[in-house]
Amino acid sequence: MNDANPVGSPGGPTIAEGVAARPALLLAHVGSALEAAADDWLAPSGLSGRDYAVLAILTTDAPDTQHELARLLGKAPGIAVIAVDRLEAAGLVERRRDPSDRRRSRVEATPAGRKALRKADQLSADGLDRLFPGLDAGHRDTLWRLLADGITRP
Amino acid sequence: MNDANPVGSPGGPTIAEGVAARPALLLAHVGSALEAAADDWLAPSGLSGRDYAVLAILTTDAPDTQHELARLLGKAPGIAVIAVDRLEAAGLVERRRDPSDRRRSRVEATPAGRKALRKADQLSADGLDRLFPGLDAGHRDTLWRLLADGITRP
DNA sequence: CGTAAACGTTCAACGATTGAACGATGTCAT
DNA sequence: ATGACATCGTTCAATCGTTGAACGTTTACG
Repeated sequence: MNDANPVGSPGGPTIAEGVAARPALLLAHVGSALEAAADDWLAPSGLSGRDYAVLAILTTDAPDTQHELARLLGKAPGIAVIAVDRLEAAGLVERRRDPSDRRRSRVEATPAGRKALRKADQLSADGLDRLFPGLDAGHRDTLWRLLADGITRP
Repeated sequence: MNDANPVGSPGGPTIAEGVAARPALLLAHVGSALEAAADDWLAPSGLSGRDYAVLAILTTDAPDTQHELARLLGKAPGIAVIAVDRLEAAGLVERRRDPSDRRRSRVEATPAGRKALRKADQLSADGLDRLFPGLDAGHRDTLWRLLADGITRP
């Protein structure tokens, strides 16, 4: 199936040289390889990659509306509905209508949701360590810092 | 709820703190943001992001079969068929059946294909500079190098 | 008041991707 | 030789995620 497996590559190089040598293609390749592996990594937490992103945004950015949640997610508002439905059914999240503006429903993580998020943080960190076997911890931290600093506008 | 993101595009995409602080989510977010922007960047070259990746792999890795091309692409073999069909119709690529094994058809970039690839390299580099305004050229190079070294197996 | 906007939600339509087929070709043990 | 099996390119139906346009409700405002 997929060759993004951390151990013993049987065939040949799992990444094309022509891709690795081109930053844009490399970044896109790594990004989608990660998305493909994410659900496997997070399986022990019971969360999907989407669930993980939503819980992370809810607890850290505390968006006022689902539209805002969707915008931070980079997706259409309908996506937020589906995602929150799932998380709510799993008891990881609560919808609370805003009394001062009853159009809005604020979404908040439950204690179970925050616990699942912490587990997912650990699982994704482990997965990332496996995905980047060519770097030690220090270099990996540098990589994340450069990435974060790079996209946030100066 | 705070706007940690000054004006770059009013109403434009903002990155969530909860995403930026988590390497796995950050990497996935940047990767898909890049894929979303890629077609716009490459428009002047007439190439899609998929076209770009295929041409890059063909000229650099020279895969023997379309199955190998698909594997390097990280996709199913049927994807390679569609991609090569498009590029062949545009005159950027040629299918040549292997005389020693007539099941295989080797795919090679034409001069026009190589020219389009060079243009796409320039366009994507420009786009990347715009996507990472928070880093100078030296730090960006470090970022690409860490990324490439990290995924390639030790 | 009456119009317009914002919110959550639903839904049909679309594009991308996959796995299973198929015919053609090649390989290998018998 | 012959038969069984693998590999190649290709097609196709089915699936999945995503979107844009609607809708009812609620709020803002002239």
